Amino acid sequence: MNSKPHVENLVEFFKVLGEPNRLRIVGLLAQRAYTVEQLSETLGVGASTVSHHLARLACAGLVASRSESYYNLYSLKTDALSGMAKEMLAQAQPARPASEQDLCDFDRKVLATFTTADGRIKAFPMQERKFRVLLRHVLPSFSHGVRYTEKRVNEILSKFNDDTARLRRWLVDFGYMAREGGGGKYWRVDKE
Amino acid sequence: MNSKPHVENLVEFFKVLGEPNRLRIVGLLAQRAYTVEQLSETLGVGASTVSHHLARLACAGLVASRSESYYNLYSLKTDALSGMAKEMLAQAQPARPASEQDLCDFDRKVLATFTTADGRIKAFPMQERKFRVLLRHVLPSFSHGVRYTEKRVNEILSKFNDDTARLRRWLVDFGYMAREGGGGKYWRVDKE
DNA sequence: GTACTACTTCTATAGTTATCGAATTAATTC
DNA sequence: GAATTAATTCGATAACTATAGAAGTAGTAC
Repeated sequence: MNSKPHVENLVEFFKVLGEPNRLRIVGLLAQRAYTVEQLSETLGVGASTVSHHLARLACAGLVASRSESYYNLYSLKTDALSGMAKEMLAQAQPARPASEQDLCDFDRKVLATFTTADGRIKAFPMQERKFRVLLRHVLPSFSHGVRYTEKRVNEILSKFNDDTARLRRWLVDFGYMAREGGGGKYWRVDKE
Repeated sequence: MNSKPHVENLVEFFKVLGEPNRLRIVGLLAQRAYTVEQLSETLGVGASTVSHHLARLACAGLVASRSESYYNLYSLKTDALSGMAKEMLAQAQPARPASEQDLCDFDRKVLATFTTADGRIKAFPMQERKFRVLLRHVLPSFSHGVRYTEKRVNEILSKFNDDTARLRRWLVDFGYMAREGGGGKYWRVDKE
């Protein structure tokens, strides 16, 4: 269930496809099976080079070969390709869904009630527990270790609600952000 | 509508992601925005190196940056990622659909009538025009420039119909494959 | 068996690139 | 204005890799 072990495989996957001739090979094999010689001629590179590329593609699980007369016919393993693509898609929209998955039912329900589909805050609940859900909802828009001007804070908060002044004030009052006395700079408080 | 212009972009896309630190950067940015220094510290590489990686990622349209106080905050362009993944998925199952798209309505109808869902031939139509549709249906299973033994031809044809002998004969009679007089070798006839 | 064919593995090389450290630029603070 | 800070660009180096050609392997034809 962890994403770590996949990383190396992913790197290899991208590296293998990040080479013009290999990508062209994949494109050709997507249509039909080819022999090494046919690929060599089509691409205009030596047979040994093609052989190397095919070895790397095979190592990444993207192609398979079968013996045919005395040719080796290479073909594409389309399921491996689409599997990788699906994995990419799964990790590609983490902005909202990723954090939304971590939410408990309570938080989800609060957000559903008090925010619109695009994430704007419709109203502020009275109960503190619900209120904090909304504050944590806007918090990810600020990065740890960055000092923001008040103007910039308001710009960011304006995406969520027009009453940026109150929102900003609450973030500080509830301990999610801190404020420098003199310069009026804000930063996110780390809660590890 | 051509797929050629995309190829270079695709290569660049894969090449950019086919590097461990860049992929890790993408993974980090998928969660929240980072400054160069934060990435540098997290990854354990120099700031200049991170800057280079970010430049390449930005060049490929995968990340965006905005100025924040005097930090540059980098964030992931998730739509670019998912867009690429979708494009991959679209091209990942070309085995049947790709050739099926090129079919005219007539061919599609013939295949729907005379083949099963998995591509096997249920029956042979009488009309030559329909008959040829079926022969062209099995033809892509043979590669240009490869000489097949009769045994191997039958093996391949058996995927489509049990009467491999007639099917093989017809392929030759209708000019889709040729046969060597002595050795009994078959090969696909090129019709460019 | 010998001759032939397609392919793979080995070796060397040229081109690419990830990395660091130094110098430079841009923006902020005082 | 000068000083400070973050980021970028520049220059050099080391590691990697795509490629071709030679040598070696395996299977086929006669």
